[in-house]
Amino acid sequence: MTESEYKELAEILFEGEDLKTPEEYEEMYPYRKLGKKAEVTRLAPSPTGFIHLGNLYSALADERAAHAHDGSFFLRIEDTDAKRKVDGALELIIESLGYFGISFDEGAHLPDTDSVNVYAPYTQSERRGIYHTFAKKLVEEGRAYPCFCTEEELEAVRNKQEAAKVLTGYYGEFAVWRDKGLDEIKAKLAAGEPYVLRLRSEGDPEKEFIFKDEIKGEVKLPENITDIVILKKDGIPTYHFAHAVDDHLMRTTLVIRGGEWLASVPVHMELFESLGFKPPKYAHTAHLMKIDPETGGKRKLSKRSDPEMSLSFYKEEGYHPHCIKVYLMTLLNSDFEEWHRNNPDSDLNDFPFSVKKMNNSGALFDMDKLENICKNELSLLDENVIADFLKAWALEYGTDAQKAYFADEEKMLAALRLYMGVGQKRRRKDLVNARQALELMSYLFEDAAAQESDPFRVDEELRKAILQDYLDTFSYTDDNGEWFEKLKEIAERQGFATDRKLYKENPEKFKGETSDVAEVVRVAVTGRANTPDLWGIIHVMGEEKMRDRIAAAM
RNA sequence: GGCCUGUUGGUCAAGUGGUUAAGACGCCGCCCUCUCACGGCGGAAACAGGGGUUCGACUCCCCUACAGGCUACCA
Repeated sequence: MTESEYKELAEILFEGEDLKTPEEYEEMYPYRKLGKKAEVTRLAPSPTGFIHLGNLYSALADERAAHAHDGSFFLRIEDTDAKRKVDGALELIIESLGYFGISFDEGAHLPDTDSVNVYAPYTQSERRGIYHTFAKKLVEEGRAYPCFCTEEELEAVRNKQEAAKVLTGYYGEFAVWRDKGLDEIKAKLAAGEPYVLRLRSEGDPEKEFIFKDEIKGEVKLPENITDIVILKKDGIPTYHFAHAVDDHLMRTTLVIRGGEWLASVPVHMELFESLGFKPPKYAHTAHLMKIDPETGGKRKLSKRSDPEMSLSFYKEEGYHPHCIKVYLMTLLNSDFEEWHRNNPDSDLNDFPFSVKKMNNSGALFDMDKLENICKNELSLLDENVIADFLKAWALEYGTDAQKAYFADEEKMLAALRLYMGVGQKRRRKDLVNARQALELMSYLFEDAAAQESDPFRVDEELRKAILQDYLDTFSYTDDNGEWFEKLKEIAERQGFATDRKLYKENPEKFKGETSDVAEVVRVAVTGRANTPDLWGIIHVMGEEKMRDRIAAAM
């Protein structure tokens, strides 16, 4: 085809569409005025109605990369695949990420008319005209052409290629519509046959190029040679084409995306080149992995079988979003942990985040580590912050007893102080999440009967004797020291050693030591062998409840 | 099958030709101690395997194994 024929074809293909010119769009969407180190990043999810930990991980990387140097972070909805679209997905994305403190500077969460949304629209299905403008340009320049192959025909070619053990795809001699004449195309068009628009690749199968990934470093890749589809038969762009057009026009500087896209970098490079765009920097991240409990192997975290993959899991279990963020940051940049330890009072966002420091192989999601982080972070948070958090959780997800108890601010704070060790030299680190925290304290608001009890390690007779002695001598007004002295007296009366060294020297002379007596009382009062300071617990639950529970244990 | 990517203790990970191969979680032991938690001290535990290159390889090259990805008119 000649140059004028390309132009004619472009006119026919996009006849009747009121399209702007590429230049007009370039003018409409000027570059942001940003500092030298500032990056523009984006989160570009498909509205599938499901958002998971991997999305959060990725979103946090994007958000940090943008805000580390006053860049911009926007939300674009990639809804070019109608089959995946689910109602309410956008709201879910915004709400879920918002819960973890991720918010966008621009994007699909705001109306197009909002003054910050200068690159609107941010939803791909509303950008059809833009894609067509640039597709038309490619046709005019001979860099794109219509292909009338049916899916069956393509399937047959693929089978043939597989049988012949050659590279599959629409390229070279297999690209049958690549060099058809204008007349033949016109005939098909006149017959109303559906077609896709394909890129006319100029790649050389022999050539490789060095691509510099921000995370992986230099990667050697072959040039793209396949005539990929850029516009599907319904006129909607494929991911590849939309990516090139959108990230250029939205002036994205850094594309952070999953490693599964690395293999399509050659396609993207050719697309940017053919459109005359400067490609953005790319950072391909590894996926979050987990140990498969069945095989023991490392595998990708899957939304189907791993509840901890779902963001709602963390909300329902009552993990504080701050803890999740700290954990994700330690996965993102391994020196974050040390920084955080050395700068406990600094805002998390002051950490010098960099995509270059991201790990290039898949991190294993480690529940143990997460829990450890939760315990540490919660021990650092202000008690009122935690109290508000626990209360909100209890009121939404708690049992009736929990709701009733935590509705009382005084009681809740008292319980919390106990478990956090507020006011002591060091804070305790018992609390992991709200569900576990309330379970830990359950004896404060449940009846003895409603709770499973740890076993007593002394026989029934001795147990009753100890508890009776305890009840007889107990005085609510005793302070912690007096209370413990009485416990030692009971120990002595009941044949226990009150001196640990003495006991260790002659264990056979005693029934045990003071701690064993304390354990009997502890299990009777709380149902647990391990709790924080018993005296403190008694003074939170009150004498009446204490006596009730002991009576139940006798 | 082809093409990419990755592989340091159980886990997360520093490390970029010369290190006693950090640190964190977990685990074990001891101390503290009314139990637990906290805290302190100590311990076991690693460069996937094989060839090169080099005076010298965890670091560079090749092969193998394993894991993951891509190979759609899905993203």
